[in-house]
Amino acid sequence: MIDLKKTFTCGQCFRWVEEPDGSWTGVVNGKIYNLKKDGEKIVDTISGQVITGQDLHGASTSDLYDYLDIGTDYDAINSYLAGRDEVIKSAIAEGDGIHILRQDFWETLVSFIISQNNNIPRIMGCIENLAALAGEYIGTYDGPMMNEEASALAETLAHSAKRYYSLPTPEKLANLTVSDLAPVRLGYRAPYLIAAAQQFLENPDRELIDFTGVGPKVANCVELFGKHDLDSFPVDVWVKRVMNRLYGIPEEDMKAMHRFAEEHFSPYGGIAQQYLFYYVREQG
DNA sequence: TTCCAGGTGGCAT
DNA sequence: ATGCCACATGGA
Repeated sequence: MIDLKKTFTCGQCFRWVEEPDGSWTGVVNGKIYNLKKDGEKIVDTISGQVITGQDLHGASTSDLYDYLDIGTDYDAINSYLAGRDEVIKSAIAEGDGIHILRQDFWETLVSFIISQNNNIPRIMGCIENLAALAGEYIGTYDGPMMNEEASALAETLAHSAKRYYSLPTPEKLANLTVSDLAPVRLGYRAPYLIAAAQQFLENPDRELIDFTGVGPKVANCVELFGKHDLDSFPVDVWVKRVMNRLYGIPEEDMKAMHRFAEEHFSPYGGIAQQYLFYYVREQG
């Protein structure tokens, strides 16, 4: 069963926000969703649509069935990985319920260019700023229904509906300047993003590593999160740390990290990586 | 104040 | 092919 909190906070996506009632609000494919666990089901409280709850292997039944990757048998993958060694087995015990989302390629590329040498709260801020500045307006959402006491309080606080935007298209971004983007607070990444948008328009299928602002790590993230290549193994500072601590691999030896992942976790290196990332960030 | 964050581009070897 | 280093920004 997918765990929304783990899935949305494990560093693969940056636009889902937890509401006071524990539900999650986000934007996917130009629509606003508020997802909540209801017994054994995941429900979108805005449309009332049941997202999951039917047979895991059944036909696609909802808007977010593919996005949430409900059709992949994570229990089987977890059993396979847990059998590889005791370390990944305990990481899986912590991270059970994480799914690798099927995110839009372009939005994933933008998000992970922004992510470089940056921290997750600020990445989220930059992406929201970018959407508000240059994205398309989708609509407003007041937040989930509250009980009477809470909603009375909210009214006295003059609580207003939040506006939601999609991320800008490559066409839009390619025609902006660095000074246009100044309010987004991207720092030195702003020109990277504009160049990448222009390159995407020229040839969307170019090698990821050839986009400006994309090196090996960002390329691996985009392959994993934006192309659902489950064997891609991104190594950032956190994964370096955890691979060193748990498997004794020297932190500077990237080749050894990738070799280890290939030998131990293939063909699910990317999923193993998410468990390790979640594990080290939870435990510290 | 310095250090750090889901690193990469540019330049010198 | 590899090794340095500068690069904006904001929170700890």
